[in-house]
Amino acid sequence: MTKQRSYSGLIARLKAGGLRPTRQRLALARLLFEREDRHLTAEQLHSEALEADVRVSVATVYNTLHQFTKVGLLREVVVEPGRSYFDTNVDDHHHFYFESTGDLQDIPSDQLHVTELPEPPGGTRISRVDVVVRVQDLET
Amino acid sequence: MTKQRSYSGLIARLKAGGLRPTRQRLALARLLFEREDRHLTAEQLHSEALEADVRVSVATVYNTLHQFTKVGLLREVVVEPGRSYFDTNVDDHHHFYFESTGDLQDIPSDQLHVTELPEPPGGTRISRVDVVVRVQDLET
DNA sequence: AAAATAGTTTGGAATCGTTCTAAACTATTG
DNA sequence: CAATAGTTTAGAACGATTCCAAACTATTTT
Repeated sequence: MTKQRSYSGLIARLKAGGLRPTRQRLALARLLFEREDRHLTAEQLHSEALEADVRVSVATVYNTLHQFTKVGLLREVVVEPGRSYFDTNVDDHHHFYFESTGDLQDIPSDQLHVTELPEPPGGTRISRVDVVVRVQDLET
Repeated sequence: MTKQRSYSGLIARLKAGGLRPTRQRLALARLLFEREDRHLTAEQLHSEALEADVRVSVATVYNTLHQFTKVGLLREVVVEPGRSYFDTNVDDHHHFYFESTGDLQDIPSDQLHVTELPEPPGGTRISRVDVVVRVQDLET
């Protein structure tokens, strides 16, 4: 299971990204990676940290989320004006976005395909293709 | 062409949406629809309005953009944390997003297809499928 | 293992885009 | 043309995020 390669594994993952394994980063990493994949905002992670008696500042939460994203431990998902979600699943996949609740749900890459991708404009290369399937409640 | 069915056409389009053709709305509508399709932020539209000697408040620009979106004259595109783009092209299509500049470019719907869409989760229906092809500058 | 250093964290202020508010204004209706 | 219902406005307020300079801590050097 994904649970107990944790501590030492996390330290290694941070170091691999050139990030010192500080108390705060480790604690946040555990909250992020020692459970199922999730999509959460900085605000949410900060609350979880506080609840878990991990004392971190908001600034650090933001710093950490961005650093983790930069080294490929997280993926930033933008679907809503105003706030960013960070996805602990960095594999190739897409999302359902629930307009009524603001929640996200993964769509594994084998369940949706983008075909006939056009050539990227001159001088550029594709860095990622994001598909967001927006769903709304079925009005009865 | 798309140019001179303007004035009276715009008034009709506003009325069709239940919006009174006020000085501000008409002026903004002209800036938005009397040229090629474009993607712009509230901030940008506000500047353009001021440059064109159209006196409108930021609040009105926001109100108008949202009202136009609600009645289907515009489409909101979210690709960047922090700000929203409004797209004057409301036909089915997707986007290239230039990470270096923040610009958007349309991908006509016949140039990209999403296949094998999974069923929407129970109790929901798909309201839209957005594909964003993020491109970055080709480092040499 | 103490000192030097380089990277990290912090609270709080600052900023950004956006929304709210209540008063002034304007298009439409009768 | 008055009544009414919808619209605009400046400015305050807001929420998410970033910035700041000082305090702190992990790592490296000696």
